[in-house]
Parts: sequence; C-alpha cells; structure tokens
Amino acid sequence: MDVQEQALDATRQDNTCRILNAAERLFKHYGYTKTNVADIARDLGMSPANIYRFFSSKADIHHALAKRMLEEAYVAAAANAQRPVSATERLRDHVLQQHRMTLETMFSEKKVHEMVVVAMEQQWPVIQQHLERIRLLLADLVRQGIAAGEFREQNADLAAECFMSSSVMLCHPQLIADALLETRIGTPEDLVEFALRAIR
Amino acid sequence: MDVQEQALDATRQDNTCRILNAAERLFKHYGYTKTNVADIARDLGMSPANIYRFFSSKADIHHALAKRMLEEAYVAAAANAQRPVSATERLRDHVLQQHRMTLETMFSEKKVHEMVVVAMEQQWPVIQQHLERIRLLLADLVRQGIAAGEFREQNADLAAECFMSSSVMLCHPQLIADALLETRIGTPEDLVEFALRAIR
DNA sequence: CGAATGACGAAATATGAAAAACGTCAGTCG
DNA sequence: CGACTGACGTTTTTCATATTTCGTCATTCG
Repeated sequence: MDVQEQALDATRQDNTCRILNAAERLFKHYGYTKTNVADIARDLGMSPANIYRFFSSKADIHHALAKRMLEEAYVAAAANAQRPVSATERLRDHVLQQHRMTLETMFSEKKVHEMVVVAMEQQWPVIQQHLERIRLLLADLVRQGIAAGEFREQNADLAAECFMSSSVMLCHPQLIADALLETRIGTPEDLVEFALRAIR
Repeated sequence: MDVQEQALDATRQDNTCRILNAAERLFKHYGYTKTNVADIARDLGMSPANIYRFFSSKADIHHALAKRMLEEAYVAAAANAQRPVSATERLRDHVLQQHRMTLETMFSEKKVHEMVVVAMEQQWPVIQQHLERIRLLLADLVRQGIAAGEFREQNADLAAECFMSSSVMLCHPQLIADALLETRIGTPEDLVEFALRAIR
C-alpha cells in the first residue's frame, strides 16, 4: 500500500465515521425508522446517493453502529477482566456492570434499546460474535480462577457458557424489560453469587 | 347452595368447558387471530352472543385456556416433584421435562406457541402465578434436599428462584426459539448440572 | 479520472375507506 | 322466568391506493 492509497483509505474511513456519528445522533433522537438516509445526508451536507458509496444500505449503517457499540462494550468488559482483583470479583463485576449498562440504555436511551431489540430478534451475527468474544474473556477468567485456587478444576469454556446462561436474566435486554415488574425475592447480586457458587 | 343452584353451576361449568374445548381445537388449527367467536359458536351450534354469557370477551377465553394449560403443566411438575428419587434428580428432571415440553410445543404446536408468546409479552398475571407456584414446588424440593444432606444449608426460596433464573434459557419459550441456531458448547444437561452445583 | 449527484425504478410505508369482528341489548321462546 | 338469540352500534382489521423512502446509474463537475 503506497502513500496515495493510505490517504484514500484515511478519507474513506473518515467519511464512514462521520456518517456513523451523524446516524447515531439522529437515530438516538428520532428513532431508527423515523430517520431516513436523506436526513443523514442533509445533516452532513451531502447527497443521499453519496451515502451509498460508504454503506450498501441503511441496514448496513445499523449493523456498523451495532458493531461499534458492541466494540465499546467489549473494551469495557476487557478492562474489567484485567483488573488486579480476584477472578471471582471480576466475574461478579462483569455481570453487574453488564446489568447496569443494560438498565441504563433501557431507561435513558430508549431509541437505542429498540434498535438493540431488533438486532437480537433478527439474530445478527455481530451479536453472536460479540457474545463469543465475551465468552472467551470469561473462560480466561475461569482459568485464572482455577490457577489461583478459587475455582475447582473444570472445563473453563463450558463453565463460562453456563455462567453466561445463568446470568442471562441480568443481561438480556428483553428479559430485563419484562422482569422489572415481577415480584422478586433475590437481588441481582444474589443471582450472581448463585452462579459463582457453581464454578467454585 | 341448594340442589338447584348446584345444577345451575354444573351446566354453567359444562358450557364453559365445552366452549374452551372448541376454542382450543379451533385455535390450534386456525390460529388465535384467524378464529373468531362466531366460528366457536357455530362449532357448538349456538349463537355468538351466547358465548358472552360465559366469557366476557374473546381474550377472556384465551386467558382461561392459558390457565387450563398451565394447570396441566403444574400437575406434571407436581407429579415429578413427588417421585421417590433424590431431590437432585427431581430438580434436574423438572428442568429437562420443562425443556422438552417447550421444544415439543414449539415444533408440533406452533399456533399454541404463538399464543404463549403473546401471553408472556403481555405479562399475564396467570403466568406470574404459575411461575410462583412452580417456585414454591422447587423451594420445597430444595428443602428436602437440604434435609437429606444433598444440599448445604441455605435460603430455599432464594435458591429456587436462582435455580429457575439460571435455567431460564432452557424453559423460556422465546429464548429457546432464539438460541436454537447458536453455536453451543454445552448441552441442556450441562447447564442443569451447573445450576445444581450452585445449590449443593 | 474519480468523487459526487440528480433523476429514476423498486420497495416499503402511510392513508383511508370498506369489511369484518367484537361485544351489547331488547326481545323471543321454551 | 331465564336461557338464548337476532339485530345493531362500535371497534378492529383488511385491502387498495397514494406517498414516501430506498437504492441504482448515467451523468456532471472539479
């Protein structure tokens, strides 16, 4: 790749990023369906057709935004996973952090929540991949916990998956929305402790 | 209550039951929305208006059917809970049984599954009550397990709730529908064992 | 020459009137 | 007298149509 090609890629990346920023702002304000590509183009002072030089469709913008947001979530999860505390505490905090973030999105960014629900209903690969990356992260935490003597010997990948499945009620956006009204005996902390016990 | 009133109640109950039977058959065959009360009435050789002497609305029929089906499910769960095997085994089989029944409904009785999804989305109290009854059943199993030395001393009600939350991926109709395609490391049995470990 | 656009066909969505279904009630019939 | 019904007002659904939005492409412009 020569200097000219680098410059081309740079401007291209810059454009895609600007489009994503505009789309994210408009989607959050007006909602995904109420925002059309003409709105996004006007916001950036370009023609609607020009958008399609960078994204193959409006849905493609949605996908790219989801990917970017999930990347942020992954960075946060990775940061938590590197904290210098016990594996137990990092696993616990991971779930609680996830829980808080989901609640936050549900309440203060309702439009985003709608987009998330659509993405989950349609089973986007980007979400599956994100969950798989998270699972790898947690599996590593389990291995560290085993090495540190916190957890028993076990299949770390399986344990990570089961741990995620067990805490799905705290992280799954739709379930959280439903479960808010339910009469509950235990707190989120109780459920995490329960799942942690299964690993020890 | 004298003899006459008993007879009245009997015929009334008989009518409600016949209506429910007809409605259940038609709903299963044509779907809930495609079946109207006129269809149900015609099937029974009565006028649509007469239906409303027994049910205040079509939705009321839906509610009553859900209650009847959940009652059957509860009976099955209660039967399992009384088997003369260890509490561990009964808890495990309860979840696996629930899992099988949900899968069965999803595949062979798709119309019923749609009705279930609607009921869950709308958070019908009858479902909450059913789950609460199941939880009491499981809490009792946990107590028996504690008494038998299978499980450690703990809050049985909390444990039952956490156990149900942990196995929600195996029992929640919508989640099962979604998770079918996912790449999975563990089997349903693995997840149940995981949750059981948390109680021991 | 390639980035950008206006014009345009295809696809999706909003609109509104017609039809169907819901649910009520005065009145019939056994 | 009371179980039951036909007729009817109201609400919901359907469906054909108009409008918007999507996404493409030949053409323009720097």
